[in-house]
Amino acid sequence: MQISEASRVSGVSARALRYYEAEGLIVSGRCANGFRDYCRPTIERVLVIRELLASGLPVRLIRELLPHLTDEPGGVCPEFLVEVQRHRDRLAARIAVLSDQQAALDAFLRKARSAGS
DNA sequence: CTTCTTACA
DNA sequence: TGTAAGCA
Repeated sequence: MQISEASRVSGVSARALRYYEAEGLIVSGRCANGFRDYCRPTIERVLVIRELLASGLPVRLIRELLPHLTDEPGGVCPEFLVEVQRHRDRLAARIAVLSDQQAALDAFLRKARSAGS
């Protein structure tokens, strides 16, 4: 199928499809006229990429993760799970900082409001 | 008309 | 990521 159909079926813009390919996340075939040709497995791969992207994983990590996600029979090798885990931990650390800042702002607002009124 | 690439915002 | 230009 060509890019327009692949876009409809996957719900991903043609722009994004070309972008994923440029980033090495997917590979598409080429017709005689130079148009990209997408197959079912590629569409499914795109959906997986969307999930990974939505979870906040960087493209670089997804690129290294994908081949191990499709080829490995019994799951993903722990090597990559460790990287994903680290990314999750950094995320948790950022959330902790933001939570503290939120609490600090709440305290500031309470104080400022009570003092003003 | 559809896609392709490249480039700009 | 969207959009536009200039080709094929």
